[in-house]
Amino acid sequence: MDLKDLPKAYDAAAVEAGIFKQWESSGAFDPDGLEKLDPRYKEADPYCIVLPPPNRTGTLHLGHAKMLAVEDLLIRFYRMLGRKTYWVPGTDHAALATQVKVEQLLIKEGHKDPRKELGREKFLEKVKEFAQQSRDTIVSQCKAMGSSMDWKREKYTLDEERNRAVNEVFKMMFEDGLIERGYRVVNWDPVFQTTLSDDEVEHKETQAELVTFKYDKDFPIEISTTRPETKFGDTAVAVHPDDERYKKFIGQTFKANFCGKEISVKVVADPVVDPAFGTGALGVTPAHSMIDAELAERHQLPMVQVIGTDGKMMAEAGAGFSGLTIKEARQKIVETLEVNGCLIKKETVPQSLLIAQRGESPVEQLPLRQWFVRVNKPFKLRQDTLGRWQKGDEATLKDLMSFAVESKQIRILPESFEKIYFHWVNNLRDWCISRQIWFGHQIPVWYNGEKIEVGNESPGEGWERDPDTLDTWFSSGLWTFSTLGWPDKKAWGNNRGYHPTNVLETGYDILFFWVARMILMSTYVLGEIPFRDVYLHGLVRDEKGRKMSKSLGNVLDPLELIPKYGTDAVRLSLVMGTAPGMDQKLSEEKIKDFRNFTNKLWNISRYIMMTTAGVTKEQADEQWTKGPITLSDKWILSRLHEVQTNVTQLITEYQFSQAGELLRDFTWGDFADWYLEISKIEKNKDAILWHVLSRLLPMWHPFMPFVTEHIWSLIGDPRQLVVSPWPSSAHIRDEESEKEFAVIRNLITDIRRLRAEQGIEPASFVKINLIVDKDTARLIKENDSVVKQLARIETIDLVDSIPEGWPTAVSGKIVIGLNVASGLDIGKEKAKIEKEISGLKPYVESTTAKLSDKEFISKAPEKVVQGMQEKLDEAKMKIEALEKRLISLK
RNA sequence: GGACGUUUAGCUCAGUUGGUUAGAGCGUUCGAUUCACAUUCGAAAGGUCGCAGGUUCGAAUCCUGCAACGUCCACCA
Repeated sequence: MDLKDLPKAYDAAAVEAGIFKQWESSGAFDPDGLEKLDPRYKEADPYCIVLPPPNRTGTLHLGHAKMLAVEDLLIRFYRMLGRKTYWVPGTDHAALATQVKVEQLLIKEGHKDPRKELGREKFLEKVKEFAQQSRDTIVSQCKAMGSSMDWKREKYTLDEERNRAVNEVFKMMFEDGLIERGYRVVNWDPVFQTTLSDDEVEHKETQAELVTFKYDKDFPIEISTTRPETKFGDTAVAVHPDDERYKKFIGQTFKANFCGKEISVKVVADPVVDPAFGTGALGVTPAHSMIDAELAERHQLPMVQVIGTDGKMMAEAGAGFSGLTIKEARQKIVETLEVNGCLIKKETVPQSLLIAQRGESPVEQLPLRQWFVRVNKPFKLRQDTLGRWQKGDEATLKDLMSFAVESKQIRILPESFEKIYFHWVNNLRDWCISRQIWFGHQIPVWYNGEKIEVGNESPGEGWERDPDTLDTWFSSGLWTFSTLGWPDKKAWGNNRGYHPTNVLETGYDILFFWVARMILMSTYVLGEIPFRDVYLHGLVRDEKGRKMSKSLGNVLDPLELIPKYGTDAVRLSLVMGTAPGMDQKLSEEKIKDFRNFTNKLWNISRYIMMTTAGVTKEQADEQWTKGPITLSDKWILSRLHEVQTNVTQLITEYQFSQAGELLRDFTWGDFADWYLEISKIEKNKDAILWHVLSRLLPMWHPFMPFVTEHIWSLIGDPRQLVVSPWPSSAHIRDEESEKEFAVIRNLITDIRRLRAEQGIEPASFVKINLIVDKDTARLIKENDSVVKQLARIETIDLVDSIPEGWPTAVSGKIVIGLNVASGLDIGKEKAKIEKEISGLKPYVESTTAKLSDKEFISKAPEKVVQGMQEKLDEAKMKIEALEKRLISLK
């Protein structure tokens, strides 16, 4: 292509698809394919990230886009650094969420009760069909984002191999007594007809009617409740042990007739009861409240269920109420109490109602026979674990989860989330893993009368499989190692080096659901952590800070933004201007700004290609060895060195936004606005222009892969940028040149400002007088043409004091400078000038280089010196300690 | 009720262990324009870093208290 034909603006839409195809077919995304592209990957250390598998419930949103942008940045960075990178792609069947979604769709299509009408098999087919479509969309979206993962290695939480892992782990846990069947109070969703784990229910603020009453006229204690309909199931009244009002009743059992039903109520004392709330006495309903169930366990109270799974009153509620809905029963009870004279008062109180996470329907708590993972039960470890326990030692799952993070084997970033994690782990209750839905891993348990067998295959005639499926997080918990082949010995053996994975990058909103469960599963099954770092990114919100949701209509769709602004711009807008773990507001405006930047980079490159046409990169590198000539050369190379060092460090520390800002400031501020402009004045800069550009492009690649790869191909490097080495610095920092260049740069800026202030014609060249010291004078002379061209100056007179008769000698346009570093008395000189030249304000030179630390100390009072000395000593000790640790690690 | 987070320019946000004159982008104002890029260039204005105390030679940064907003957890019988 003729370089003159390069389009003026970068056209992302025209090149992205082709570039992606080329990457993919070259094998750059395949950890084994890398070796063919470059032998340096043969003996390379692995670097592995498993993709948090997107739910097959629809399409990807900007939160996913952010996840992909950050993970791809890491993967591309480490790939260029020479690590054998493996980004494991896959999707999640998201059991309940997907089934609910499909059910809603089917209802829209006219089905009244899709599950009943279609039956298990046909219904599941519908779900699978939907999940497949969703998967296809997700894959194409990931590709559009430029994500460098190898879809030939795609995994699915519900495929054959993952099913093997699930069954294997279930069996292990069953044998270790960690998975048990139990009749316990669980969260029940009457609409979706399934149990829910504690993490799948939410609280919603509502108003409720608090009713104060007595069970019957003769009952000695008044109680309050917002759930009168559950009171048929009361088996106790709990009071605080020190409550004088009720002390005399403690231990007694009363018979009562509650709205026609005989109940037996024991008065128990328990410190959880708040004597100040209501009447200070609490009606205990063990079957319909987890708190009451725990209370009942302590006091060995019987459990009476009165609400069924259909959300209606059961026979236990008595003849007049059986079959009524909760609402109907509640009203009727209050009426009955009133008629019987047992109602004391009614008041409205705020209440948080338990609702399902994926719906608006209230969740009931009722006792059911379900499968649970016991998190507090000690078991014998199957292998040495986390370097703390040996095979055969006893521990609980909770112990493992705590220790993995406590011991810093897993680092959670930002650190503040560690506290939240510990709090969650400490308060964790047994995990109900069985769901009464069809879409998911069916529980590998077979029943034959009282006999139970665990396995995927039927043990024989007369055995029936548990119809329930597993909580989706059970299979996602295995994700880090089930995707690497476990439990298949050969596949797992081949991938062993990738586990523990290096980083788990995800939104903080699934810290508990997923991250914690992966830690549980990995430490239990393998005795090792699933990942070293957990990097939590914030949520993407709209420009007003609201969550993006379809009902609000504020959803920005990545697939609409990409054709409009280019993938690189979308990615930058998700990575820049954000801090780890902090929510981010995103507007289209911001994406547009980054589109402008991709275009800037394009035009910088285009300019270099056009003006230095004919120079190959090799020639440039050869020329380069002759070394820099001018101050601006020394300066840009020193700056490049700084940027290279800092960007590399910042990315390894997950400070992507800062790394990007540094790069942008250098690219736009230093390189384009100054060095490129100077190159038009001082010639013979081709070599250095190429040199800087050929290092800028690789550094930008992880942030904006498409435009950089495109330019890279145009500048004639036969190797793809995606597998090119991360640039290492060939220079050292040259502080002296940086300081000197700053003097020139500030001088030019100051002159520009003064010109504007004095209303000087922008195009005109002027004569100026400068009062400067010797060093500055030398610098100005050495960079004469640069200063003159960029500041539009015809002649500069350098003087060390104000000449006699001046400025009348020079008519018209005058600029005056005072240099602090010259040692002149600023105040005196300023006054002098103001007196002599009326109407012109002298400016105080700002070109004086900032004091170095040494100079600062020498000028500072003694105490400051002391303080800084102490700090220096501290730093030295830290360095020593680090060195010691390094040696011991070696 | 418990915990955590946020509060910095008109807006969106950076600010790593306390350190020289607190930064960026957008927006605003003024100016430029065939010469890589109007998706551009130059310049300016704009901040008592939420409030009140404290520690320190020195605080946006550390400590205490308060306020507003937000998030999570628990619970309201």
